[in-house]
Amino acid sequence: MATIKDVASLAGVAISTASYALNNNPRISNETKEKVLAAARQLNYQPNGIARDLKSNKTNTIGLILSDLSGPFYSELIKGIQDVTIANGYDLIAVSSIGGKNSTAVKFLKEKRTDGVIVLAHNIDNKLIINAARKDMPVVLLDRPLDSEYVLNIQVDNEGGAYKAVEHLISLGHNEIIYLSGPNNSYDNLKRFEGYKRALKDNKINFSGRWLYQGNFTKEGGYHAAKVMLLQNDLPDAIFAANDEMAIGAIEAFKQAGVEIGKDIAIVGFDDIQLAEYVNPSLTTVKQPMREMGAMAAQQIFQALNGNFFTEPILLQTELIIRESCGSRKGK
Amino acid sequence: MATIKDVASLAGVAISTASYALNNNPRISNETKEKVLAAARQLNYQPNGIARDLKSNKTNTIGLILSDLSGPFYSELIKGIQDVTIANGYDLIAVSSIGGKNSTAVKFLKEKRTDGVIVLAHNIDNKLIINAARKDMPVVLLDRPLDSEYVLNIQVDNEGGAYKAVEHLISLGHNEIIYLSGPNNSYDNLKRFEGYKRALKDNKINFSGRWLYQGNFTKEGGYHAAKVMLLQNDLPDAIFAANDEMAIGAIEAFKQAGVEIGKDIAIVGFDDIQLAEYVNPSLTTVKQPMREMGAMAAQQIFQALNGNFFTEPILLQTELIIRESCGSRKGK
DNA sequence: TATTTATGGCAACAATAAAAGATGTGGCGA
DNA sequence: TCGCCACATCTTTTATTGTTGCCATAAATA
Repeated sequence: MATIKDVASLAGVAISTASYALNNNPRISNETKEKVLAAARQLNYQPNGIARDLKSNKTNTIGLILSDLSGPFYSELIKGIQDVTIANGYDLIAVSSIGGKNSTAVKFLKEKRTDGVIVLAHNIDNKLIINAARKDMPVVLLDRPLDSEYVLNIQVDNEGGAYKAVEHLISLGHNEIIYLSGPNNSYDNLKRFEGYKRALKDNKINFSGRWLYQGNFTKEGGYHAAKVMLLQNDLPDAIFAANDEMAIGAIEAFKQAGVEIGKDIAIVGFDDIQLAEYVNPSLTTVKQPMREMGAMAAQQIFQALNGNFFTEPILLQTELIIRESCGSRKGK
Repeated sequence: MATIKDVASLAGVAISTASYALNNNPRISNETKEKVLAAARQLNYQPNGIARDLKSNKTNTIGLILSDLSGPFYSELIKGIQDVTIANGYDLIAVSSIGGKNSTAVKFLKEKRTDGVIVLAHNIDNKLIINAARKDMPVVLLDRPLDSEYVLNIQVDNEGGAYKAVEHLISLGHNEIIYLSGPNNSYDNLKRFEGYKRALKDNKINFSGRWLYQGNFTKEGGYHAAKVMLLQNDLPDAIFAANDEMAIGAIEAFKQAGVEIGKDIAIVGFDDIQLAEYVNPSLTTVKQPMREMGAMAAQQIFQALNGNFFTEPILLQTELIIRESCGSRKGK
């Protein structure tokens, strides 16, 4: 691999001259510039980005840390981020936090390998983030609140979204509403649960401990929870699943058992994943503004890099998408 | 940010000693080692990965280049790659080739920012890949064949998969089989088209130019193609769509028009995306072994990094997944 | 005295950039 | 008209980024 040294010596100039020429610095005469560029072409010279990053202490790269990388759920979020990073002439690289302490994500946070980071990965802990965030390395957190310098918070109004969903179920006349829960250590799940309880309370429905089922945010979890409900031979009116995947798992279990969804039981999910529209019956759910979230996150990073830290947490609103799984539009 | 220099001076040792101590080199006495580590802890020292990469000329990172990053389709592929990279103690970072010449992907290929690259992005051109591939930078190509040094080829048997799909349609008694095509510059599409034609030929069916519809690999494309078929008032027996998204788009159009899929018309897709199972009727399709492909790709990289370049292209077999959209299991 | 053990000095990695040096040109006074 | 200085233009020297690892060196042991 040819380096700038090779270029310089082929062109018969000093290394710095070559550097200036390659960076089109006006102090270099056109003649010399041409000579250097010709040498670079001839050697197929490619600047070593790592060396440049080291010297300039800047990578022109934003990192996106996801707990999974392979999750289909992030599609829109990534689009939003990409729109903004590209517009700012920055690169975006996505890394996974799988592997805990040894994950690529942790490495990227600890060593300053990007100029900013967007985190949506519950298995990255607060301490690490607080440590990593610096003036020249803002961190945007999308999955939990964290009040610390150089850390920016953007969140979806999970509580309000859940409230809307449950209110919708109540307005359809349902009284006994199961909460199909995600993992307890998930902040999103917690907030959705709070919204659920507030909606019950505001409608004078007493929450019963029997209404809480664990589904772990997975399709399998939802499936098994529904199986348990079926075994108890006492089906509830309605289910509010803390995410769509669990809702879809539950739908599957009910369908197998001959329970008619939308009639015998109403189900609402959360997230509005792509599948929600296609599952049968289609799933009523709470849509998160993922693309806006992504764009916002990237925007916040660039503002921060320009010295403007917007410290108040940003709360994005959700939207209730009514489909067939609550029966309200069954005959559509 | 504390550097190794700070650590060394706080510990009262030379920089090289600090470096050795931090890397747990046995030649340093435990006493000194402890002193250095204590200093590092106190300063919250984090090694600068960029400097290390520069010095060692190694990044311990594999890059995955995708044309979209946000495509849900890659989920399994990424899992496969990740399994292997993690097992080898390497990091995986995903970058997008959106933006053409200025994309992050191109930057990563040109400047040696990873120790190896896996490419699944049709908008990265051969020349660039040939240029980037080196002994210490193997490139695995997943979306086209390319015979060049240090370039490894892994492909799915698109031709054979298409053959199976069309043969299936023919075995169900269909004679007039539309090819719903992807973009012409897609190698995958080309191969699928070849498989389609071979199946027709082997079954003594003459291909007619009228059977070719353009769908561009998108749902919208499939939808519109189906609309056109409907307008012509002369529905074919069956459709072989070169990918699932187009098939799903077509299904939508037919459903809207009251055409019963599986009875009035049979449809087969390609890819077996997650939706295929959930769409109604569920879609018969050709499954690609994406996870195996990912694992294989990563494995090839590591073998290459160890000096073993396996030059023959690898061809992975597909599997026909029979669901409801051809009617064969309508009453399931 | 020879050998081992522990540590320090320094160059190297590839690039950038400030400062210093080299060269050429023009103006102006003697 | 010649000689000198000032200044502009272009190029090189040198320092710097944070880390690693070879080689040297000093002290301790055999």
